[in-house]
Amino acid sequence: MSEDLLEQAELKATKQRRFILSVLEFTHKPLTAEEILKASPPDVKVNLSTIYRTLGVLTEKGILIKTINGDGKACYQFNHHPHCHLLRCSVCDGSVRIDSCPIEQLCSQLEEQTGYTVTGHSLEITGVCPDCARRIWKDKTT
Amino acid sequence: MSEDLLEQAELKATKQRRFILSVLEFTHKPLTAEEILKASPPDVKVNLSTIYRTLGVLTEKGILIKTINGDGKACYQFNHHPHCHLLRCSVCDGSVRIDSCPIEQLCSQLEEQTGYTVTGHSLEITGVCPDCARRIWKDKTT
DNA sequence: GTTTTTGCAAACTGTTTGCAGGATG
DNA sequence: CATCCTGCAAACAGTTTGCAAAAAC
Repeated sequence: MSEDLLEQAELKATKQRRFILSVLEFTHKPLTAEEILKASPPDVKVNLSTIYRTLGVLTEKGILIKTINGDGKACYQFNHHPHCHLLRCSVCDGSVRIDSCPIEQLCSQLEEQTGYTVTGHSLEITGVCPDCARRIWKDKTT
Repeated sequence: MSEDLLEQAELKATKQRRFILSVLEFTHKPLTAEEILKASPPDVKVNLSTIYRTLGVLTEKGILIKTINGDGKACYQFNHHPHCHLLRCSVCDGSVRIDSCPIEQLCSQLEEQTGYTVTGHSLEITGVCPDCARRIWKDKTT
């Protein structure tokens, strides 16, 4: 699967690139470069710059899409339709997927109203996850 | 008006702070720190760090809200309800306001589904404005 | 074997912070 | 006049880039 995508993008199928694509495929969530780095097993040596470079070209080629999360960090995911967004916990940095994109339907309406050609969007919702909420509650009362 | 807000936030009404608030009030759009700096008239000396610091405390006090735009830069606006988001041109960096927030209604639904407590969100839509689209078109054909 | 890709270190951008001097109430 | 605020410069995080060594085809 990663081989096909890389061939399609006219890129050589290196171990690092295959790893990056497989993480994105497996986790099936938008990920930051840092998160991809952390996910690397001992037998795959990857440098952060390599991750950024790979994510960059794949985004240019239209294979990935890039969104900016609430901390200003870039997240990448496959350019499948429909794509998704994240609800991210501001305490533990965990996240859950929001499966349907609430913006998509808005776009054609916006194009009509403004004359702009809409090319993309960046959305992340921030909150506190149930676990962290519970822990904070506990800490406060002891 | 800025005096009242600053008093409410228990902050001293300095020239710089009054200027920052007045720009936000006048332009009535989410602005980056850089955009606020550029808007400063010759008679108001403001340093970027002062702008960041002011925007920071006012956000903590709940008077402003902060969103991250598609470039990863922070935008600030008054915490009015309903707040708004931007459709920003990726060529000239101009922007138009999207008046109703398409996320607000989603939040309670998300809280129910995920157990998260939603505390905020970050949204910006990217596109090309009519002027830039026209110019690009012209450049291509000459 | 030629070209592409990687790792490293150094640059870069937006943002934050420590500190001494200056303005505010 | 005590306190809060500012400007400056230096630190910081995330990201990008130049270059020599290494890997892919």
